[in-house]
Amino acid sequence: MQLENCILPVSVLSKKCLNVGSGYPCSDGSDDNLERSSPLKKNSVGMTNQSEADNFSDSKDSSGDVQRGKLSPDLHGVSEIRHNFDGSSGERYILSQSNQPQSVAATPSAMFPYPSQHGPAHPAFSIGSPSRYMAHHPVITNGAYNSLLTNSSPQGYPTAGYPYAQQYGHTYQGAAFYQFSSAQAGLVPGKAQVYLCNRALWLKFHRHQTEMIITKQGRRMFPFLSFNISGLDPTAHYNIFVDVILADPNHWRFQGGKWVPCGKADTNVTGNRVYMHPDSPNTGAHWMRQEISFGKLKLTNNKGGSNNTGQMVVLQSLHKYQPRLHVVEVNEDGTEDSSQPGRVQTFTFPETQFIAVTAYQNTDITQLKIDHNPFAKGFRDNYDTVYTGCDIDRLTPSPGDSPRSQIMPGARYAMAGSFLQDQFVSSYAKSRFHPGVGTGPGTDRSVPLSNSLLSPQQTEEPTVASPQRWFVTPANNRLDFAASAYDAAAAADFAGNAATLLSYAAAGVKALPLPTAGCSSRPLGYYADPSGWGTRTPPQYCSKSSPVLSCWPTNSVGGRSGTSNYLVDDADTIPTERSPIGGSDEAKPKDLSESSWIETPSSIKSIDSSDSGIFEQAKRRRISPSATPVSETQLKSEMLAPRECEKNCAKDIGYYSFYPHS
DNA sequence: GTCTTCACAATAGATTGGCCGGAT
DNA sequence: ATCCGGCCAATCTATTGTGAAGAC
Repeated sequence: MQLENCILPVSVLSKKCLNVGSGYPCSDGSDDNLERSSPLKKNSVGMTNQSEADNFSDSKDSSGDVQRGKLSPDLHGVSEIRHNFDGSSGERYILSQSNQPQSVAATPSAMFPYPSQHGPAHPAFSIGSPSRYMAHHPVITNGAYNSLLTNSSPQGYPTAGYPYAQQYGHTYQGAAFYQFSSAQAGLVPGKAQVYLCNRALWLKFHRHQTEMIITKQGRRMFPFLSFNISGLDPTAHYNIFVDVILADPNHWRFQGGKWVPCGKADTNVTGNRVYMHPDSPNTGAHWMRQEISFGKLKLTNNKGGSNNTGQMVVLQSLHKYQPRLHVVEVNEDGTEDSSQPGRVQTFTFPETQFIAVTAYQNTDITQLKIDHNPFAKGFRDNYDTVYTGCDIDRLTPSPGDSPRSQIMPGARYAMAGSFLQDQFVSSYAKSRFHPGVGTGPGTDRSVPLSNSLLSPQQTEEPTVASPQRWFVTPANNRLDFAASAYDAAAAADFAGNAATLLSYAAAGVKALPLPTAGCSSRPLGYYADPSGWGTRTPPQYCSKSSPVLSCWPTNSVGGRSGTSNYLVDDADTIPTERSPIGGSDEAKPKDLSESSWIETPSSIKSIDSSDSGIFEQAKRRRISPSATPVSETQLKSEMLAPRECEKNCAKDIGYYSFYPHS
């Protein structure tokens, strides 16, 4: 394969990026001291990564896609459009005229496929031995970051878009993806797809700017990283590990209820930054068979700590980090096959970014942790009575939940969580244990989302968004949602007009602005759009021991017509079950541009969101019940409805099913 | 004033050992 | 009689956020 030997210095790639970037920010890779200091960056020079070569080839010359053609002949002659909003490869829209009629709405998005980043942005090199990461803290390159920063919001967050590591960390790649090239292959054999299983939960934290406690003895991440992967060679062996890199070159501080950059990050930090999954190495079949969780990964600030270094990732407080997942094909014994370089695939999920802290700064984050982390159940003393407006998205697990689970069923608050993402497990469980419930179009979906807290956009947006976001994997004719969390309007528009979509991206509509201003600044349907849960790729391997992954129907058109097996949240299933695929054409897509925007009622603004001094007083304080808006009563009454109770009982049961004990 | 460290109580999971019933 | 597996309760270990104290 000629492309495998394509050696591309970073500078060259960067230039390519600028050429094809269609105006998107792109690191030139030359003026970033942090980047230069990164051994990873250095390593990237001269890499021989097939994936990277592929990617480069894609962006460089669509006619040179020889390899792609071999791997995915279906792509040729097909008008395929793929767009990547943030350059992360995390949000893809693939449209193919060769597809059968896409009954996408029938495919509830439970998870979110992120294609790998086959660009030189990830550590090139052989990561057969992840210890190679342990020297420095590489920082995501800031090429695009700089430009974004100039557009920063008052909160210090870039306002134009999805200002995350992906952009300034994977610049050339990002640029390549921003263009619409027929050579942009879809999901091809050998290219893994990774789904962030608990993406909804991550998003809930992310919208408040996730914070992770670091301690000397090490603190587990919550939410922890959990993935499903597909597209691996079932017989090949892989190492799978996570590393954590600086997401930006800033030191951050929490000031005035907001995270603001404050000085430069300290990049001269040593310590382990890599966490190898304990199952590594293992076969592709193994990895695809079950969820890949990193629940025991601990974060520490103890650089000199010698205990459990394998379990600990050393970070610095008040720095922003980006976890990444690496999939490395290795020999059976776990050693890297040096004869076949370029077997590294890296996946970055922007919503998993976090700021390391030694004590929580944002009370919203604290509350989310308490509400969702079973280990913090002891602090849920008054969750029955305290339910403020902004906490409407709190999903307090029922007593039966488990620390193994991050995705709380939100059993008692089904209504409250109906427009949230993290009930997907619940719905899944419900459908599993109540086969007759929620398995068909409109089934068990009569519960009106009439809560006054739900704006029309909130209640309907998923309905229209989901059907628009899908893509088909040409290689296997698989139907997947792009599951993008990005604006549904962009997705809809994109379905018919790629150029328009590009303009959306350029205009920043893709954005996921960090809402440090709290609920009031919750920007778009991004968060409230449960359809952001991309339909997970059907596992190729069924496991009796893993009920979650047990034999999904893979019929791309009708195979998934039943929603009973999907890990979706309530809101997500609503449109799904109304979808045409199930024989119902009830779902009438609305104006997406309208539906994708959410106007958060002022009554549910975060206490941290205001500019008043309340925030400081509220810091480290539980939200006062007195702040509970009128809607609370209504909410409670709906939550206590027998029907909901009944359903939620099943949710709790299924909750365990979803997270089989290790 | 900001940030870090520590002890604390609450909670849950894992482990251990005893008991019981069924199969061989 | 022995072995095995399931069930249960007690104990141990690990985890959580809190809040005070100390360091800078």
